[in-house]
Parts: sequence; C-alpha cells; structure tokens
Amino acid sequence: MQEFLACGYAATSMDRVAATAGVSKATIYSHFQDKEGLFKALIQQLVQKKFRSIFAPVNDRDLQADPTAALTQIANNVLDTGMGDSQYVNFMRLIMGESGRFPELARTFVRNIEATACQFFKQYLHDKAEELQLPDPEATGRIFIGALVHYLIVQEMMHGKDILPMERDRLVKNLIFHICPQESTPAMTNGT
Amino acid sequence: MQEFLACGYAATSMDRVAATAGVSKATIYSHFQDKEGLFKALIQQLVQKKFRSIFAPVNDRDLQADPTAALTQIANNVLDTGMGDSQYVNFMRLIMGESGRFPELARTFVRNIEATACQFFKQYLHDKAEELQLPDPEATGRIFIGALVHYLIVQEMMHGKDILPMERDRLVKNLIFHICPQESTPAMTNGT
DNA sequence: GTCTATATCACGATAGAC
DNA sequence: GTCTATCGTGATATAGAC
Repeated sequence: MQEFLACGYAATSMDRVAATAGVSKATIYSHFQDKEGLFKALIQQLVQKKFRSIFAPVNDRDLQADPTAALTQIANNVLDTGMGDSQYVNFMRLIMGESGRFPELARTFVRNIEATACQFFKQYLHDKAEELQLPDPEATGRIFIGALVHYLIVQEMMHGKDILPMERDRLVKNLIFHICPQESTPAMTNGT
Repeated sequence: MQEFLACGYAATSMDRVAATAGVSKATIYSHFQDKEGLFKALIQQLVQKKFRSIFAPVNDRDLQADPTAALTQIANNVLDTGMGDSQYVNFMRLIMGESGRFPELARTFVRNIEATACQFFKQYLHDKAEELQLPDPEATGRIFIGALVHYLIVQEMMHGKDILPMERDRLVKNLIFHICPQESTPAMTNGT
C-alpha cells in the first residue's frame, strides 16, 4: 500500500512492492491474481481502516452540547483527519486519480466514507432542524461536508496554502455561522 | 492530451501519444525534452483553456440581478462546467491524481482556476456584504465554491450519483438559502 | 508457502537517413 | 522537421526448485 500511495497505481512496480514488503514477487502472485487484484484488495482494506479512524472520534457525546459547539467539534474532527495526515492526502489522490479506471473502488469510497458522513449529518441536523430552522437537513449536510473537504483538497492536496491562505478556524466559524446564524457570529473581516 | 486524460500520466505511452497525434515519436521528442516536459506543457495549456471556458460565460451582467438570482446563475455556470463534461472530469482526475508528483501543476491549477473563482466571489460578496449581512465575504465564497465542487466530485468523478442521489437544484437552492436566508426559501424536505 | 531465475514484452528515448 | 529502426531498461507474470 505504501508504494501505491506514494507512486500511484501505474507507476508502482511489483518489484518495489515485493522489496518493500520483504517478500518475493512470486509470493505476492501466489496470494493475488495480478497487480490489479492486489491493488483492489489493498484499497478496500484501507477504505475500511480510514472509515473507522474517521468515525471513531465523532461518536462521543460532544453531540449533547449546543449545536454551535457540536458542529465546531465535528468540523474539527473532519479536518483533523486530513490536514496533517499526508497518508490520507495521498489516499485521496490515489482514489480520485484512479476513479476513472477503477470506478468500483471510487464507489466503495463513496459508500463507506462520504455516505456515512452524509448520513450522520442528515440525522444530526434533522434532529436539530426545528431549532436551527433548517428546511432540508440532508442538503445542508452536504454543503457542510463539501466546504470542509474542498478546503482540505485545495490547501493540502493541491498545495494551495500559500496561494489561497485561509485560517482553518476562520472557515469553520463562517461555516457554522451560515448554518446556525441565530447562535453564532464570526469575527468581521469586512466592515463596510 | 487526449491520451493523458484517458490513461493518466504514468499509464500513457509515448507510442500511443505519437499514434494518436499522427506523428512519429521522434517528432515529439524534437519538440519536447521528454515525457514530463510534454505533460507539463499540455497541462499548462489546458489550464488556460479551461480557465477561459469557465469564466467567459460568468462575466455577463447577470450580476445586476438580485443576489439570489445572480448567485443561482453563477452556481449553475460552475456546475455546467463540470457536470456533463467528461473531459473536465478527467482533467480533475489527472491534476488531482498527479498533484503529488507534479506539485507545480497543481499550483498552476489553483492559481488560475480556484483563486480566480475565489477572487470573483470575494469581490461580488464584498459588494453585497451589507445587504446580505455577510461578516466575511471571502470565507463565504470559499464555502460556496467548496459545496459546488465537492458535489461535482462526489456525483460525477467518484460515480456517486446512485449512492448519494441529490438533485442539482436542491443543492443550489439550499446553498443560496444559507448564504442569503433573508431572500430565499427552498422547498421543505423535513416538516418536523 | 516461499524462493531464484527467467520468459516475454512494452516502455522512454535516440541515431541517422531523407 | 519528420521519418524508420533500434537500443537498453525495467515492467508483469511464471516455471520449477526447496
């Protein structure tokens, strides 16, 4: 996996995979049909692993707090997953870059990661829909996730930190503000 | 370019590039130093081309309309760019998948596409900040773009249409609602 | 089950004729 | 400027011994 994450699918050689794993190529080919079979198995395994590491810390009872605090906590959990973790960034590069040739792996990713996150937000926001005056919690959830993931993609994956600088807290505060305007007010950047 | 878009960088062979272009390999190598040089030149060219095709239709005076209508028009322009266009989807796959090994190309993309879009929203929302009660137009712009781009990524690039179905207008309406709650009210999906 | 050694082939890049 | 022909390398995958 380490090799695939670092080099992408096509540029990864089975020679290096074997060397890194400390076995011979023949051993690998006795366990997997071919390079494609190995890749699919490894990605599926990694999706499961990332799935657990993302949604383990969220299932706290941070959710009992008021929505502003809870959503801030959740947003920070999502960003913590990817912002510092170069392995996760490479994982996204790989699965997005190969989503054309391995559509089933992309769907596995969507089913496990994206759909779970959307389902979670949908449920949470549905429960708070009255309080927050949300007409469509599911759509709001996708906006929430989209803003966070896109921030991660531009800043980390696409090396945009210096070109489009934006403090993490600033994005989160404004995002919360647009979801719960009644309860939060971010710092002003613009007076007029 | 056609070959790189279809196969990715590493899986594209110079033999097929030459065949598709209708010239010999030697001809290509007389114009470009190596495969990497060809790739960089082609991507830079394509970034410019996409840059123009995205921002040409926006510069209308749709902007004179009320913010709800203007933002809806802009959102639809952004989505039109990518939703049906498989070439643009492959372009994103390529540039994201190779952003680890070609960071400068990723930065070129951010500088030309993302930064221009952010600058545009920042300016537009800044002008309407009072009317829309936006404390931080730049952050709001990034949330807006992020929600749209992430929708495009999940539905099209990651083949998520059937797993996470969501009508395009539904996302846009709710996005506008969260940016200008005073002026718009999307359809209710949730009564309680 | 795992190894060494190898078959087979396609790749990027170039030499030299026209 | 563009071509054909080719070089050397490194790729995937396997045969057969231990």
